[in-house]
Amino acid sequence: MRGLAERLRERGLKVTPQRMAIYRTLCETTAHPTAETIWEKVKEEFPAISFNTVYTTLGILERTGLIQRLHVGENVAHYDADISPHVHLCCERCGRVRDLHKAEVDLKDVADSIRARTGYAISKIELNLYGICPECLQ
Amino acid sequence: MRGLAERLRERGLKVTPQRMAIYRTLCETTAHPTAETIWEKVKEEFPAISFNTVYTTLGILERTGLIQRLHVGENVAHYDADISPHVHLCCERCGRVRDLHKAEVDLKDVADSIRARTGYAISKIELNLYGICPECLQ
DNA sequence: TGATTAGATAGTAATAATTACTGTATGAGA
DNA sequence: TCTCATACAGTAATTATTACTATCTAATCA
Repeated sequence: MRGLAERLRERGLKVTPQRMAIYRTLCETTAHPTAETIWEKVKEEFPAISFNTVYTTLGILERTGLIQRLHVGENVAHYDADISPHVHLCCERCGRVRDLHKAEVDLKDVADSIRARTGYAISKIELNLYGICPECLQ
Repeated sequence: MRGLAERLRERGLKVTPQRMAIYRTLCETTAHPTAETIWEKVKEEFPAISFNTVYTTLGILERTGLIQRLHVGENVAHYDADISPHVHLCCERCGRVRDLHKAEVDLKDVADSIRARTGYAISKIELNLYGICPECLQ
């Protein structure tokens, strides 16, 4: 969990306490939170921080490639500090989003073969599955 | 392109001219339009139709499983009358969404194996790739 | 075929998510 | 320390989606 500030600086981003808190919060969770959830968490440390700052900062982090914005679920955006291509499993009942890193499908291979077949310059791949998780099934 | 009305009736939906026009419009394109685009098209036939009718009708068709709502792109919803699981290729420059049916990956197999490994009851699978299409690359 | 009724349409309003704008404050480099 | 580009907080504007209501119409049955 070290070197977060360096990563910001590498992309030409200023290192501010608020920005660090937002980035660190996302790095420390695997829950794929929304901007609102991150805001709640960061407010514990910075009670005066505005939702807008959290929202725009997440947008900046995404555009510089430090985090990933997920289109899972219905309308709200979810965020993920893990930028490696991996599978997302979304439970339609409890809403939780689970990662699947060691899936049979290697998404890198998938992207490569599709690139070769179609001529697209592929920059991002999203594999989202929706269903009911084992816990909710009981 | 026949039997559209029957499909509506099977799901307990009333067959109205507007609804038919919306569904038919989506069936006749492979462009994955937004609600707004579909509205523009249907207005040629029904100038008085409201955007709201188009929007809510698309929601009904999706909830009854006749069409598919895609989370590709940024914020707006896209729709697809092809409800088989298939890959979507989104060009980040021209915005077009292309289908990939004969991809190496059989999404049904992917869903089945993930189901077996995780215990999820998977109901929907989305594989979206983003990049630049060959046309835009030139 | 005509009356009945649940559901569809058109129109508008409300909610929610995202983006834009502005004055002040602050990190980074000279 | 000084300067400047950028971040922050607050608010406003835009856009997407959902909710509501009064009419209207497709489907069912007498």
